[in-house]
Amino acid sequence: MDRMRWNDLAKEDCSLSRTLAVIGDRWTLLILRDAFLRVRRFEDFEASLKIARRVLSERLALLVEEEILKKVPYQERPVRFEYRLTEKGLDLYPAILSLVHWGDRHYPTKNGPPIVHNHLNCGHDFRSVLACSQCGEAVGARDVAVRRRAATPRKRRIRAS
Amino acid sequence: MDRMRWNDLAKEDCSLSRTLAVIGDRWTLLILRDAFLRVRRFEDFEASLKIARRVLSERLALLVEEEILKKVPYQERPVRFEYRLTEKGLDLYPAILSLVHWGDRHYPTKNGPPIVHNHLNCGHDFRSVLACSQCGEAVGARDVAVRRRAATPRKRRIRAS
DNA sequence: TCCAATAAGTCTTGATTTAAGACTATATCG
DNA sequence: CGATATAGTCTTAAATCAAGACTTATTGGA
Repeated sequence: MDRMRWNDLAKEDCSLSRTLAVIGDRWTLLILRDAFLRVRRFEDFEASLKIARRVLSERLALLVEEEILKKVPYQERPVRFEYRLTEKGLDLYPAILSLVHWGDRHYPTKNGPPIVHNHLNCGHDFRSVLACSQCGEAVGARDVAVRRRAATPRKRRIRAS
Repeated sequence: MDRMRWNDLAKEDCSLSRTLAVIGDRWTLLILRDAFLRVRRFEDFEASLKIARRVLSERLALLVEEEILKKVPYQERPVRFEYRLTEKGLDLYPAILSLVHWGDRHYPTKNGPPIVHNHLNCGHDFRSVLACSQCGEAVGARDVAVRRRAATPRKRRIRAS
């Protein structure tokens, strides 16, 4: 049987597949977590994550190519770049925060969550809640019905009689 | 240098690390996507994902061990089980939906998103919005300040003089 | 001038993980 | 009995990753 290769995932007709084709490997979300915590330089990512340099280099290059991070020079002679989140990268915040809060809830540490998030607008520490863009109410898995849109047909199986 | 091994990740003092130690490999979120779409049996996961059977078997076992899925018998003689989301698994919905909507937005397909989500309570198709648990307002990456709580010290490096 | 340090990588080798597909186990159906 | 169905396990080869040495460019100090 023909299994899925990782590089085919980007061509799938599913938004999650295409998302995971970019950020779904074992390291990328941790790199982005650090980026949200203002880690910006190659060696700082390496020290923070204890990731192999070759892998870090490759992942950062992909994130730049996908415009999730951008390289910004922070000195001349020699030119050195740091990696910063783009708007597209910042848009991943809800997904990452949801994963963090799921971990806070289901794999708690003795002393409570190691990082607390404070909402600047209202001043309170908060957890993330998934809300409906139309009515603003909280949404759980059971409150949602899924509708598949007619996909362009891809393969047709003809059954011999 | 001592790199991070994947199995050490669960011991890290970071909720995202502990989360990714369980669901952060290349396949698990796709398995869970299928579970949310009501795929339940081994062979259906295999056909849907085109994943190698050995890997599927191993991932399902881990998800059951972590109580994200549970095995429920659906027939006797021979006993056959199907895999269903637990409450803990259902709690992953916000994170997965956020990833899906990020993909919808940044990797759109020609004909619009392949799956539309309808909020049963209000009746509208919707996108997910990250909201603050305290004030209910939408939250973006720039609206949040992070506070690190004092971590219990784990290693002490003694520098010879 | 020469040597060490800094930053950001690349390259090589051996270990780990994954893909492909054959094989196993159990029970029903014809 | 033999074929089919479901849910796996096992083996081998391919792909990916970890560890750490090596490279390049420049600055600063002895």
